[in-house]
Amino acid sequence: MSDDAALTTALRRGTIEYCVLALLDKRELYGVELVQQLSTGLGMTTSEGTMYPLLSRLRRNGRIATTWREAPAGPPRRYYTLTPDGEAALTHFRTEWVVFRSGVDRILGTEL
Amino acid sequence: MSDDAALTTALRRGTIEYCVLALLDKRELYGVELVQQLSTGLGMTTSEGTMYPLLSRLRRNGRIATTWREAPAGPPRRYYTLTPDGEAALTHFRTEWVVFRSGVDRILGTEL
DNA sequence: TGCCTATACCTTGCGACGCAAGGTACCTTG
DNA sequence: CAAGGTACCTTGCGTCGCAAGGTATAGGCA
Repeated sequence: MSDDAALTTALRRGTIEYCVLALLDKRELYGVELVQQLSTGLGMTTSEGTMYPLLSRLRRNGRIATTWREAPAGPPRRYYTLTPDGEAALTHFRTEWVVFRSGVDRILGTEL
Repeated sequence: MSDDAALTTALRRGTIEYCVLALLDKRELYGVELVQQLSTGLGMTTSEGTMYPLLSRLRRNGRIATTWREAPAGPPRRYYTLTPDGEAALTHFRTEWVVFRSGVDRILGTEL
């Protein structure tokens, strides 16, 4: 694994989860679609080996709900949506993130 | 452990390391001092159980150097300074961080 | 001298989680 | 009905922040 990949992997810890919630806040998505959107959403490239365990955790914690739907072609897809708990968690995280981001910016001198 | 603490713990992953380098870029510091500065530096509260293994890693990777100095009172202190490799790593991380931060901001809708 | 406290450094064991790799099931196409 | 594509899921590993506990040095004070 390249150093760059390892570096951003460490950064992703703790944020991927909420990026998923934020994407689901716009519209329902299924697993593979989430991986794709995060990859092209910039800087959050990830894999199915990360996504599916993550989605299981979020479901177990009651932050997302899921329904199977037929696909136009290929196997059925499991679509995810935010629960009220998920919305609350996302809202809370946004403020935590802003505080954290500001702290890091101040220490690194990357503010503005 | 409270949920808030767990949340920010996850966020710290991958950034504490470079916050330490950034502090050492200003002036040499010893272990306990680093823990204190990060705590009052906001949002990066951590403990010695995190700091000392981290400092060992950084030393092993050649990013920091160390010298023992007598203290005005109490046991001797191990002061740390940045190596050229450490400076390079810090510079590189600053740009990685800005990219990552922007990506998260865009996804969460917390930009500006 | 002997004890107590403060300071500073370090180690051990645990838990969480992102990831690579591998596996299963469904559907379409030739 | 075989082959390939899509989508879901699991296993095992490595990393790292942390709580808790341990060791050593120095100064204060009886």
